[in-house]
Amino acid sequence: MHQILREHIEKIVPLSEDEFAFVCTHFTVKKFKKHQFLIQEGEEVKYSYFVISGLLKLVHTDDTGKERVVSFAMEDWWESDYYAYFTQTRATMSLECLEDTEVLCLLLEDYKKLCDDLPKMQRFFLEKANYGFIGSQRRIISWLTSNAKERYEQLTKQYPSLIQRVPKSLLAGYLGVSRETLSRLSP
Amino acid sequence: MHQILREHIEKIVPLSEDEFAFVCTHFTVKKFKKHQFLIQEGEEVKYSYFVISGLLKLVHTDDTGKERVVSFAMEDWWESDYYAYFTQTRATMSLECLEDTEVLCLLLEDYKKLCDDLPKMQRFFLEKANYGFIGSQRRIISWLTSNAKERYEQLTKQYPSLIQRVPKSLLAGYLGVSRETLSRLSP
DNA sequence: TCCTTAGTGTGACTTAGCTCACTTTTTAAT
DNA sequence: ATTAAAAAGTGAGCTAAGTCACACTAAGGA
Repeated sequence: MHQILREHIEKIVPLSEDEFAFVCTHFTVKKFKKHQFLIQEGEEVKYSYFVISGLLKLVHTDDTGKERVVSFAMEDWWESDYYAYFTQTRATMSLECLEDTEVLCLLLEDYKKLCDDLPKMQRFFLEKANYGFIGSQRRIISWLTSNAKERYEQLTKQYPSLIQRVPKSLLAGYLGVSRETLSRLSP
Repeated sequence: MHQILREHIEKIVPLSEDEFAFVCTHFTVKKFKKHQFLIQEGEEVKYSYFVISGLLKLVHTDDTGKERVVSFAMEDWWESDYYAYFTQTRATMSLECLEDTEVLCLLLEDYKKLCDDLPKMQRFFLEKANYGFIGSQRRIISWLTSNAKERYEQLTKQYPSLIQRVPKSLLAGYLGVSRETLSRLSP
């Protein structure tokens, strides 16, 4: 049951059968179809999501209605509007399926319980958060030091599978470049 | 002793006298003069730093020798090259004083001990890491959705004191804009 | 199978921001 | 007070990337 989650956690902390069973009690499974929303801008953010299968995009829409992709999430990734989640405020981003997707859902309350009752899991989340921070910082550095083409090449290198699964227009939105510019980069 | 640190931690978790005394045993104090380096690119990163007074810049230098400011750190902020720190690899960034600066230094070993021996502190670091991640993500969104002028205005609003203390050329480096462009934004 | 829609490519033009070169102002150091 | 160094401003021209418009292709639903 939820073997992916177990492997994912055990990359950081080993778990006994009982411990993993206990961890599982905090999650619920949900399935969504392509184009469905897990989080809608302006609504409350109940869950943090762990992707079992499928693909999600986390999107910020500006006043002019332009969509910018803050992040993607595929198998084995966590995703949510974390500001809204942790502060229990309304979402400023939306989370939408690019493919049919199955996720494990974790209520903030259960996240806290898990941290309190199983120190190993707190350590797991701490490590995840640290690497999440480092990852974002790398993306900032990539943006500070590289032009559109270089950033696209870095992305291709870092997540080759993503390039196959996501339309280029969305990759452009993720890189902060227009669709047309990305289309002209290739040679 | 280190009253700032205590207040800083207690914004998140309350500590008894004994607990705080225990926490303190994990830190060492160091003082640096303006222009001194706490971390040099290519060297090992021993510490994570908590700034008691002064001002630091975390800088990434690209192949052409151009400096880009990844982050600033003033009183009450934590700073390090966290990738190098956590993975115990060589620094890819440098950390330099913009003013005379006093810091508390935390070895990775002591960070781990602190997390293991005092769950409250693990919770503290978890919360810090989560908000660090959220902060970086907001900077990414700001870059995805705003032009140079808007980003500068957001920065001014968010950290008014920083604008007073840091030369504009460095703010430009932080915003990913040339010195000259920043200079022309004001009206 | 046809038809609609999403995704992609490309030309023409515009613009934000870069670079280079020089000047002025501010700050720090002797 | 004098000088040097750092920081800031500004003009001129250049370029990466944006915008708008239209054409083409692939793919999913009735």
